[in-house]
Amino acid sequence: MNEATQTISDRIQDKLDDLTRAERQLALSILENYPASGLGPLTALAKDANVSVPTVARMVQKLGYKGYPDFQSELREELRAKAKSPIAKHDTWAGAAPSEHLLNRFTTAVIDNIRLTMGQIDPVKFDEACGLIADQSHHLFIIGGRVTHTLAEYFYLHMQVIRPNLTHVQSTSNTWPHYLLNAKKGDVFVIFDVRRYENNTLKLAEMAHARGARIILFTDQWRSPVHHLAEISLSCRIIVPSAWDSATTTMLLIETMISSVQNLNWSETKERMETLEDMFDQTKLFRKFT
Amino acid sequence: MNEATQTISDRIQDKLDDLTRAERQLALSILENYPASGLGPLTALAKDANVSVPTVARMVQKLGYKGYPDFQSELREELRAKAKSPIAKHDTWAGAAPSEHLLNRFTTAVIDNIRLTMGQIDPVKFDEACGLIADQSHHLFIIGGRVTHTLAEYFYLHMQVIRPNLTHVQSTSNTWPHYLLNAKKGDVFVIFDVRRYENNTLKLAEMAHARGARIILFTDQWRSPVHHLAEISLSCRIIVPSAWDSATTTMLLIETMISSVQNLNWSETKERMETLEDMFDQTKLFRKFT
DNA sequence: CCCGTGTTGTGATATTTTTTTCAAAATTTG
DNA sequence: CAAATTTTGAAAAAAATATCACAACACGGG
Repeated sequence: MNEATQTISDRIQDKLDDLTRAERQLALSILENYPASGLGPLTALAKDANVSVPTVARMVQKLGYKGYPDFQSELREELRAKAKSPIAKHDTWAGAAPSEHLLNRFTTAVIDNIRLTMGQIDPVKFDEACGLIADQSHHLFIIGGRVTHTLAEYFYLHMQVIRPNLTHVQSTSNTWPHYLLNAKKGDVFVIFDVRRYENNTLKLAEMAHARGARIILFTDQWRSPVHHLAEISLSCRIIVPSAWDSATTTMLLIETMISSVQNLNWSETKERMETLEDMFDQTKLFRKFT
Repeated sequence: MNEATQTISDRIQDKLDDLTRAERQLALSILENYPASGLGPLTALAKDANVSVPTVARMVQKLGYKGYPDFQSELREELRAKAKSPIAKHDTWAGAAPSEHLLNRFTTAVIDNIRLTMGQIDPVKFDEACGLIADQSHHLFIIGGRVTHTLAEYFYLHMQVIRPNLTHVQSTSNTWPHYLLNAKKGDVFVIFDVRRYENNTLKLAEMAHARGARIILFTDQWRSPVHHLAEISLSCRIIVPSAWDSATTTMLLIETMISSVQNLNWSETKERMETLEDMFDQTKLFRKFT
């Protein structure tokens, strides 16, 4: 059994369970920008991880090193070895896997999707969309499709905390008329529609549009037909090495939007979030995060 | 022109002519295995290069650093920057927006999350997990939490197409006993649990574990307590400039897993997908993608 | 609710590391 | 070739860094 094959990073992760809270916090901080932070002075590392100086000393001993200097010297040794090996310039995301591994191929594709999607987003339109969604004087409807309803729900889940006056329109088209009956001119519809585009969704969009609603559309690079009716269209690239399309980029955009809308409504959101936390505490559904 | 583009290595080479014999000897020794040797103690470096201790101190000052510690700190900074792959160094993803725009800040954070998450994924464990999930001889249970149930559902949605014999366990704990009654030894549970960790989920995991089920866990960098029971844990970094955590990285991992499992079961999946397409065509729920 | 166990941080102490001083060695120059 | 100049290294002084001992604290079990 050769221990040289195991990097210090691996070693830290293996021992993660044997570490205490503060030590784990430190360990994660080291991994955060590995190996640079571990090569600095102990004091700096401690401050960086928000733990006390002796915690660092104790952890490295738990990891099996004689002391912090010993730990550092091993780190340097590892760096030396890595610099010498010819595969040093290997530029993969999952470093432990070869570049042909699906983990790397998929990640590369997604990063590409993100780059291209962001490259063609109009920030003004984006901010405009956030403004519309943040505006509580109009009702907010959120609609997804067969696959995208999960994204719609994720969006809805967060919007619920940020603002009142919103509805998640479920896919079953029977219930639509009820929803639409309540839709007033100026109300905002957030619609998710990626290929293969759904007739249902288009129908609903048409009806909403006819009633004078404003539509914000999340779609793919080929754009759902709904985009003709939409005031703002956000198209995401969704190509990955798979039989299905990727929702990751769309997810990124959704989360950015959630964060942005939350900022616009911050004073109120804060209260709502605190109330929510209290309620969760009371029901003991969650443990406190330590 | 920014001097930050110049590495310390470059800087040493530029100044090589202004250095004295002993200093040059030292400089070349540093470049010999760069940057590891420069990150050790001054004394070791001096001995390594066969020069005296003060020579080192003098040289780094000639190079323009305040002292040896300053020199080291710059070296570490360089290492830090290098650790981020070239593509991750982008700071304006949405080219049309300034770098302080949320679109850019958020995307940068997510890319960082992806990089750090992938950096610590064990591809062997990942493949193992895919294998377990692809194995149709055991029942597959999928469980999410308050927020993560949307991810669980996304996963379930795709797994439905790939394989039979699976269940999406809804959050309401009333129904659990029924599900668990059917769980046999060797059945596979895919559990999503990110902070703030839910007691419900832990309870279910314990019951499942007690019945001899195998658990695959999607969690965050701090790892849900479920991970003690899990055969395979996949932890994603979820930090973004927002009041909430990001699910984007987890989404990426889920999609990669879907793709991988699908490849393992390809011959069968193909049939199932075609059947599904036919059914959708018949119900005219979707328009054909053109 | 208290106790005991285990964890964490503060401050003092010891060690190592860096800087400075100064004289010897090497190099240059007239 | 010798004097001036520069370079170099040994050793001491100064500064920083790491380790240690102990008290405060938090947590889980009785």
